Amino acid sequence: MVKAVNPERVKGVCCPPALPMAVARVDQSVEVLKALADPTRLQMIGILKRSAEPVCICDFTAAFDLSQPTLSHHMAKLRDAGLVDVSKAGIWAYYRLASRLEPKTRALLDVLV
Amino acid sequence: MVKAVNPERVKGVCCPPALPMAVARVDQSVEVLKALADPTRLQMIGILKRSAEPVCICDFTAAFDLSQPTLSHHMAKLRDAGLVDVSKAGIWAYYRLASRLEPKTRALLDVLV
DNA sequence: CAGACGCATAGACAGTTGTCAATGGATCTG
DNA sequence: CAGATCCATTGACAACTGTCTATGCGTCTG
Repeated sequence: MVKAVNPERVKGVCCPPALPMAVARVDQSVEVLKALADPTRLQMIGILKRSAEPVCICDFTAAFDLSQPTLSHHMAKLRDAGLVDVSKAGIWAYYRLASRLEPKTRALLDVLV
Repeated sequence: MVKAVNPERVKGVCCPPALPMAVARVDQSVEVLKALADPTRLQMIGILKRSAEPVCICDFTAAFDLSQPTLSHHMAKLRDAGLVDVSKAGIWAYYRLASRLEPKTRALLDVLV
């Protein structure tokens, strides 16, 4: 009886598929995905996406049960990934969603948050 | 002179924003994001998304310069995240993109790969 | 049955990550 | 100026991650 799935498959012979995406494109996507793959950071992005006004770190410390250095650390990761912009005013550092987001990145955020 | 940004801000008073997303929803998204936030796994998903036929592990070992256990390990992570289905036929394990993907997850993959 | 083949699991190990406490710099205000 | 406030950086530490080698299980075939 002939096998239903892939009858042409023989032992010892594999069918290496071509890599569908360029390495640089994958690495770029992975950098953004890593930045978003944390509950705190995803919530932070959600807050920034919904906020008309920029948000400062001290506001996040009041919202998340985490220390201020930890939240600064998370925000730095989002900044390194190009997801947020920062502007300092007085003693406060105001963060907002980056204005110049790649269309693909913006589409990602539209799906996620 | 009045400050341009947030003139109403006063020291010692923060404006804790409400968490915009439910914790369960965030955790679900983070699980998928973590699964995708690796170059090898993102390429794997890209291959599966573009392939009409299911792909077995031995094909991936021929495509990626990684050991077979490592690729099995990556595929297990994709499986645990609900992104791929597996069907065994003879000595081969065939993987394909999960047929019952959440609409949001499918939209994510449409943006990414 | 005995060997070959494909796959998954276990164990080990280096590298990364998330968290905190401590510290220092910058800015405002009395 | 002196203190207070906000923020970023540093160092430390446990937990997680990606990778490999070794091994075991199931299936096919001579």
